[in-house]
Amino acid sequence: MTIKEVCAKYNLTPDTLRYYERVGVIPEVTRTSGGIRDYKEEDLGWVENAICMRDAGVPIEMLIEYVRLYQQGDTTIEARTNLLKEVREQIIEAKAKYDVALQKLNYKIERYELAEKTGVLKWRD
Amino acid sequence: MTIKEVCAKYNLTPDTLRYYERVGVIPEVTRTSGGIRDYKEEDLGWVENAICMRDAGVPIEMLIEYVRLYQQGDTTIEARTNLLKEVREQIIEAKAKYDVALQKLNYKIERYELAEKTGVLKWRD
DNA sequence: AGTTGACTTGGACTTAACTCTAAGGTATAT
DNA sequence: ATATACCTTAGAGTTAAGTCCAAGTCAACT
Repeated sequence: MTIKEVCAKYNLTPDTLRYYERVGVIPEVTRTSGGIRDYKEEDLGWVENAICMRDAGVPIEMLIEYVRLYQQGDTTIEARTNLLKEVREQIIEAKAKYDVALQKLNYKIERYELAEKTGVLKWRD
Repeated sequence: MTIKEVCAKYNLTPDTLRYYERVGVIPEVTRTSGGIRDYKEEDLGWVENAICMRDAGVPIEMLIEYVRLYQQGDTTIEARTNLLKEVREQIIEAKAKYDVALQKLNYKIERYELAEKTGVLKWRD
């Protein structure tokens, strides 16, 4: 699979994909004899994973660290588990904050819609 | 309330608070005769709101737009409602992505913990 | 064999959201 | 009245995460 096809599949740009590889968010991608990237199933797995984690706000640095540990082999399994747990905690905390914001928004929207109907406003912000 | 006290209360820096005011994430703060910021209840409300929304990943630009509309008065109530709904949609979508990431993480962590116990690995990444 | 379009790299540039610095004003304690 | 701590502004600098550019290479078609 060429870089362009991968980009079409996951809706990102070639620059982003090369960037991810360059900085180590994903391991080095399979190449043709001519040096052109040819994404295999495994490469796609890494790409998918990177996208999924980035979409959840996981910083690149953590993804790089995970790949680094992964490439060091079986001795890093505990370290990888810990890293994954740390990432999980971060996401859970972020989600909790999203919920607080949603509460506030729902309350405010309700108020505004009431005001739109009745033409009466009686609160600030 | 001085800027320092507000910072202590909400755990942010004076620079951030001044920045928020300067770019319009919050309206202009009450001042003493000497020109020093003296945060009143209402100012604090705006600060809290900004923090809450930023924590939910809402871009500064949307907060600025909301303040701008707010300051234009009652004629912008519909526009404000729409903006708030748009913000809500964004947060809901982001949250959904966080859930996907959490699924993946839980699965992986489970696998890793099993491997740590049994000493056997039989999957990639 | 040449053109066309996609690919390569290294490095510079951009954007969002702060964060820091310099030069100076304010307020409280001695 | 002077030292100290904290405040002010304008503007420059930083960081994370891409994004763009130039100069050149590769692959497929005519």
